[in-house]
Amino acid sequence: MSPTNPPPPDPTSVPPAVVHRLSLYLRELRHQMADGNETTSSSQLGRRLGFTDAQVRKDLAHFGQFGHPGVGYRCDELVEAIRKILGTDREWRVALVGVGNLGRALLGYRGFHQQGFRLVAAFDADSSKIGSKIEGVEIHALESLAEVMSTQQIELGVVAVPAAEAQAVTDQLVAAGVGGIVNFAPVTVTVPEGVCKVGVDLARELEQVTFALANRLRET
Amino acid sequence: MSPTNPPPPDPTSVPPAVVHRLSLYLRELRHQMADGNETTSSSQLGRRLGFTDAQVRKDLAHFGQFGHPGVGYRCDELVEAIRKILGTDREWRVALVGVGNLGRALLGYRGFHQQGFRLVAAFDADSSKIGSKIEGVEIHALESLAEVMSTQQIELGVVAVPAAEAQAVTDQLVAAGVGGIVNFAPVTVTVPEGVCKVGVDLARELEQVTFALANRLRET
DNA sequence: CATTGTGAACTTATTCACAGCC
DNA sequence: GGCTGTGAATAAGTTCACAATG
Repeated sequence: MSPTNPPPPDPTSVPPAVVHRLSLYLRELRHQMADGNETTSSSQLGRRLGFTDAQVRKDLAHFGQFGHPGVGYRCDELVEAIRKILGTDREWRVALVGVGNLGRALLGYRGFHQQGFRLVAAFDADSSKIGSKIEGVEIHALESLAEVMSTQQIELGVVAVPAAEAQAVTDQLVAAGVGGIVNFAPVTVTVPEGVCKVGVDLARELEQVTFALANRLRET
Repeated sequence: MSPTNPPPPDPTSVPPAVVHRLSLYLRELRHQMADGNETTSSSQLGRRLGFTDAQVRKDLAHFGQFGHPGVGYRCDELVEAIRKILGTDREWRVALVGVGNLGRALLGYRGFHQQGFRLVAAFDADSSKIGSKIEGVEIHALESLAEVMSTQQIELGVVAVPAAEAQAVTDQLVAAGVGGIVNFAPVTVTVPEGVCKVGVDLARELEQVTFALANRLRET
């Protein structure tokens, strides 16, 4: 309620789905701010994103009290609160492994930078690429991964190599002390306890759509 | 049980999470086949993917009976069954809108083709790109979207344009009769009932990781 | 008086546990 | 003996509904 919000009532054991929605709220709040709105409400957010108002409020309730009864939420306040919750109230230094088609696209993706993610190093097995720069980011040899990760103080890794190499690359990143990994290879990699992992498989996303179509459903 | 499985006991109202896991099972089954396995089991699949064996069986039970008690699942049989369920037992003709960094990466992504998705046309607003081919796919003007979609019999659309244009492009795709859309723009677009939509936001995926890290959790 | 925050009711999803089968 | 399929039990997540509030 006050400018600096009360501490989270429940630090851990937040359902993953809540975290997903949280970053959706964040994105939507920014759009609403860009549209000139100073405040919003749980029902407005919910309507826009396809949730109920109660769900929006319950999700936020996991982390504290951010609203003003009778008024709603101040967009800038809630943006800051969610950024803090998601850990994006600071910069994160990120390494990319695999400078193929997808890797190059990720190097050029401005959305990362806007959310505070800094791609500060890239790695590839192809020696012809090593030493060159793409989008201002230097491509290093895979062999120097541990060293560069350490000197560059990199905390997150993005894996964009073929499926066959994904586990080995993941192991290297973990050994180099990375805290979390986003894996774009179409394979399930395993990481030790304590390392966070998210997988993105582009073909799988399309399959969600074809399932709905093949079974004549509507989805959101 | 028989080579041609019994019809699904429950056609509709399958939880979205089940469909997500289904395509994970499919991917894992293919890896196991590539490793030379003829059969697998719910516990093996579950262990590999981080689910319980009961969950694997329950998920499949939504659609019929595919296993052999005492034996497990024949990989090739189950792959075919899941492909049929997901609707990927045939080719799907797909259009890409937005040939920027990400769009070009998607055009070059071989995983789509492997799963039966054919990117047969691309569209962009930049007139300097129009008429050229990337990865063998011709780039058309946005204005000819409806016409090309129709003559090329395209059923799915992939949106890879900036956030500001995503809704307009989505509306055009819907108007052109597309059945489903995968949206890579960092904005929530709305589609009418009956059109299926999936959103992928690369920065959001990283936020799932930073949340876990900022709160010192381990995730899978 | 519109809107939040929240306990209680409800709904959905997951796990357990075991009968039946190979 | 090992494994599936499934009803029953448990857990998790969502919605309801309303007192509290600026």
